[in-house]
Amino acid sequence: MARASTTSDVFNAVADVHRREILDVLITGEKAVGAIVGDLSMSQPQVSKHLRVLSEVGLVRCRAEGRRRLYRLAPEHLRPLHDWVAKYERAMNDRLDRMDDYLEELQRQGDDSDT
Amino acid sequence: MARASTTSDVFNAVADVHRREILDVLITGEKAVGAIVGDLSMSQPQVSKHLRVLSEVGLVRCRAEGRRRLYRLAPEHLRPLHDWVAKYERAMNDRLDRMDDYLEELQRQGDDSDT
DNA sequence: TTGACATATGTCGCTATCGGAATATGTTTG
DNA sequence: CAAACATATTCCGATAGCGACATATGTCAA
Repeated sequence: MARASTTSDVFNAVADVHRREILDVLITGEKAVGAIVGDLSMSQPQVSKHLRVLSEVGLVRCRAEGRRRLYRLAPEHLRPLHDWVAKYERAMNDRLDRMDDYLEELQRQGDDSDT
Repeated sequence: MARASTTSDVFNAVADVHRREILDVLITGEKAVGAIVGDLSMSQPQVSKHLRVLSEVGLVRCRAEGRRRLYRLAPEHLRPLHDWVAKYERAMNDRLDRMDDYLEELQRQGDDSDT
């Protein structure tokens, strides 16, 4: 077993470009499978399989309407990903702060030499 | 070629649990490979390989000190991931807002029947 | 019921990735 | 220079993910 199964881990589910594209399409609202297939250039079975994966990790929800199946986002389940990234926000900001300090320092030195 | 190469895509680099663990360890600051190996229970070659991947996508940077190599976070490169998730924040909040509206509606109805 | 439509599932071959073990590279110390 | 140490790289076998194609399931319409 190499990676955690793609069907059990949001990180892996989102690692695939095509699945991200599908989510990006769904961000505008509920869509049928055929519509997604039309928007992206992927085969129908491919889309269905990716939707299955996304569904199993809870990132999308499905609703049957006649012979079509309408999928919609369930972005709450991005929270693990969101929280994980957020941990690094502090680290990122610290870097930026230090950069600001550095730039201010340069600025101050410039002013000094001007005087 | 299935997924985008793990060496060129931050999403894939972060999809692996062990690589996330390494990043989590580095969040406390610069560390040598041996220290990481000690903290986590992974083999030294395994850690080195994961560090290589993380390095190639820019998530860590390396500095040589004597015979040791000190790795540190370069969390700026998490930005693509951060930005992508942020797009869905709106969708998440909308859901919450709608939930709020719904609850307020219930509340209002309750008030009405009270009056 | 039959046929068209919409979607899901199964199979197959390919490739990338992973972990483990062995080994190579580079560095310090004696 | 040799030996110990720290890390990187290579080779291997196993596995699981992906896309393409074919087919099954389910639903509507005539």
